Amino acid sequence: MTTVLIVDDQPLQRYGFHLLLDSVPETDVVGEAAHGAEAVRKAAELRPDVVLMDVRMPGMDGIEATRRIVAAGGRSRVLVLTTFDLDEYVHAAIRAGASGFLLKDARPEELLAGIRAVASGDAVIAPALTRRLLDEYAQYVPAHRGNAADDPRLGSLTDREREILVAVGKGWTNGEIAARFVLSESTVKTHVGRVLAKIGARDRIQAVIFAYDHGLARPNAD
Amino acid sequence: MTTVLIVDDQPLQRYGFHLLLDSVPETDVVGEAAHGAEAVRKAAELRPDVVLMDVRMPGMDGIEATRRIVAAGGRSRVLVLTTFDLDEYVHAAIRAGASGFLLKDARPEELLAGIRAVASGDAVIAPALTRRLLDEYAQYVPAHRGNAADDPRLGSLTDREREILVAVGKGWTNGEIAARFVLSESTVKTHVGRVLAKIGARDRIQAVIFAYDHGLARPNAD
DNA sequence: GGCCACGTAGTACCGCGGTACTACGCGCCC
DNA sequence: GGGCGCGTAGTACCGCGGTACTACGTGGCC
Repeated sequence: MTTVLIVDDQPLQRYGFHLLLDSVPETDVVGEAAHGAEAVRKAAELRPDVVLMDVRMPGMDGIEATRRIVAAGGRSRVLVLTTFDLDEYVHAAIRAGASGFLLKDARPEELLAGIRAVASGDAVIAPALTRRLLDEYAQYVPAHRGNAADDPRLGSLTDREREILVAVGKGWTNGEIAARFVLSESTVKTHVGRVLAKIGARDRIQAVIFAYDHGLARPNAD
Repeated sequence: MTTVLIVDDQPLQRYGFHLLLDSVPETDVVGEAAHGAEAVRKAAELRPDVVLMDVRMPGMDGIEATRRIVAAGGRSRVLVLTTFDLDEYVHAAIRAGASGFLLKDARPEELLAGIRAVASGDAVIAPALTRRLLDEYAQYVPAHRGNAADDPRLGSLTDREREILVAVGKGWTNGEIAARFVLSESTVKTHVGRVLAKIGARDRIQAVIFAYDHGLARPNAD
């Protein structure tokens, strides 16, 4: 039996979902919420297996509510529903930790299959959105990422050297690194020099590129 | 009516799929292939809506076959099937341009739904794989990517300056850029200087970071 | 015609970055 | 005890990178 919390600001919409979920034996609607804050509170209180979350709501929206429910660390999984397949929603929801993203015009069996999948720890994405997601994914995720992460050159670095490499990847000068790590600039130079030699980089610029390619530097991390 | 090409090295497996697809009116199996090369040839010849592709095959594997079929530019969409949910397969398939990825132990209706979705231009991922895909996606895709791509600083660059920035992002020295673009080093310096001023970077290192954050530089592009 | 944006090119100067080499203290292991 | 890896630090040197400024040809727009 899968317990479900329905979150939507429109009573009629909640009613529809409630009816649908009651029509099958495997799901049990344990509560409803009309906005984000109530959703967070009820999720903590009722500890449902799945939270059926609308994105657009007055006050705290579904994304923020998702973030908080996921951050709370309970076992509740969030399945986000929306009318529009706006990319921002999808991205934001994924980053917020949602386990799924479906369109409200999904067929009932799709919704039920989604709830089933989410409840069992899997994730679902509406086919119409998956297309774009895959395209972006292919763009962003480096080829042979696994190999890159396991690059033997990475393992040859000492902990300190890896720290230095990350700092270099942030674009810091030797002087800045020295200041932040409370070191002399000479020491930083020594470390940087060793890092360059180990990873086979000509200069710190290629070290920055190496850091990005190997996941040591993350966009917007600074 | 959706035309399907079945690709699998095991005759029994092909037979099973064939039976399943024949049991519903909406799909029409137009051909079978036992290995990658045959799949590529038959895809070009039969121009099916959907290619049901097994990953593990002797000779040319499903990934390579997928790459070629997609590269051929026809309207055929490839739905990859596998027994094991190995990450490498999923990544490789996505990069190869597959429109979907399902496990062979999927229930028949899931497979049919997948074929339907793929045929209509959407994409599907087995729920069991989607979970991991989303986790990685959230990690790799920068927040507010849309905003970053629309950075006004990017628009202020001239075409030439953007080319230079990309070259800088590859880690090339001014001398190398001059050589590859057939320019004097002075000119390159002038361009780089203007780029730095426009994007607000202190030095070329921060320009490299800027390039990565804004999608101008791609991992493993060089 | 004149202005402006752009791409091209040069000179001069300075400083950060990178290399080479040396050095020392600490903790660990044979 | 002696070696060794690691982190720390220094000196000396050189060159690439970045800045400032000037300059000129071309194409487009008023």
